[in-house]
Amino acid sequence: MLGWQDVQAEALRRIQTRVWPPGGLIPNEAELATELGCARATVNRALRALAEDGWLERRRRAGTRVTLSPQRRAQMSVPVLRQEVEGLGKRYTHRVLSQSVAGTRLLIQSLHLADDVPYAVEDREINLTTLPGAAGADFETISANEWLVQNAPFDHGTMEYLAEAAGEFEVTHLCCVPAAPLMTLRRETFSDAGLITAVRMAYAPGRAIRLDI
Amino acid sequence: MLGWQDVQAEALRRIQTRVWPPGGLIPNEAELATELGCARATVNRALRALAEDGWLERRRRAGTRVTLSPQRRAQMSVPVLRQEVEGLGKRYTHRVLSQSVAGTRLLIQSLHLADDVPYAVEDREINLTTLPGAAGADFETISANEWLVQNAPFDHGTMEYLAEAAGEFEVTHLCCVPAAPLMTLRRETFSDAGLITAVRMAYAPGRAIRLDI
DNA sequence: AATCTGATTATGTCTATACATATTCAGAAA
DNA sequence: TTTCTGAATATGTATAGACATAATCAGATT
Repeated sequence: MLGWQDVQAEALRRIQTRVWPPGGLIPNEAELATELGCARATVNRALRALAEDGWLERRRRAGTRVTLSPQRRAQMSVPVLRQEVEGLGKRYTHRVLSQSVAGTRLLIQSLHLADDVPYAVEDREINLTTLPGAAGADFETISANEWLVQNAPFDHGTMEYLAEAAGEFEVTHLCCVPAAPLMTLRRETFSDAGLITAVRMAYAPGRAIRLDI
Repeated sequence: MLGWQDVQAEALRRIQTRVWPPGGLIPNEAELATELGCARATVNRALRALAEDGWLERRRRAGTRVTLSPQRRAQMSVPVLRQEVEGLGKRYTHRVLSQSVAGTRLLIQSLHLADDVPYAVEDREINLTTLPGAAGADFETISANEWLVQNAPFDHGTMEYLAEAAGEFEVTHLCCVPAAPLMTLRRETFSDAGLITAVRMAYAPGRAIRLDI
């Protein structure tokens, strides 16, 4: 019997071989169901999946058309440093460099190491209004990064990677040469109650961002 | 009437408020359907969506459990330079710096500009075995980047961003100071027939990678 | 104890049917 | 001509029912 994955594969074939040309309207669900010999719901499932992957654009009454320039999407998981380091087969440790409270903001600077070699330094701010529990946490035992992943489910956020020259702070803690090109990350995460945390992280030289498409 | 998005919202609420604790087993679809007063298919749709977003892990017979550390995924679209530049409200142009054929490989170096200011330089190799049509294309008129997006639907690929110091090639074409920290991108894309193209791109200083979570 | 086997169970999927909803389009009214 | 209105239509979604499939578990066999 024909499953929705078969229908999806067939549709993708027609898109890639231009039987259904870019920008063109494809037959409607009912017609495809008849042609392929399955129920409309099965066709719907397949076309919906292709639309989620950016191959098709669907609108009620207007029908389904092939995306003109299929903007493929790349995915990466939000980095959790321990997992990243251990994924490289190295031992993860971390040190708190400084910690202070300024009003409702908890400020922490910390260093992450892989096999005792500096891997990244972070400069973090935690909003104690949205996350009062953070005041009592021991960030020597568990890194702020991990504590937040476990204790602060978030709604949405932004990440921004930049190539920046190493400043005094990075030279000191990452043991790199002045002005070395470093990958840095600025991240803000929010819950419905507002900002949870903002962080600027600088990685040791050579760290890459890898994505699969 | 209760729609699958309502069910999804309610389930997400239970996850985030720890009514369903991390790592815990949640009620099965049939029970939830009865409790919430909808069909099992509706619950299935909702839970499947949450699993795709990484909140739940589902296995036949074993049931559905809350992901222990929800690895949120960030998405970015594969960069098409023209759209990126025009999205900034600037005029996109490009120049071919050099073009040559070595065996079955077509080599192209080109410069991308935003309002006539250098935006990125690329060093590209196109596999003429998998993509013979590339030999006859005029890459002065349409950039290799765009030509490939339109003519070479691909299956999968890898992207890797690095922070690197500007070398002679980048200094010359991007008009930056020697050793300036630059964001660079290496990308390879494949179809089922094999490698289509490999490219190394260096962006002018200050270019960021932004992702939403 | 170790292994095999069949029953059980939760999710995965397909089907037919029904109705909802957004959008388009043609024809009527201004 | 322009604007409005209602019919038509393709997708979106809900439902009950059925069977498929993978994983688990208990009990029987070795």
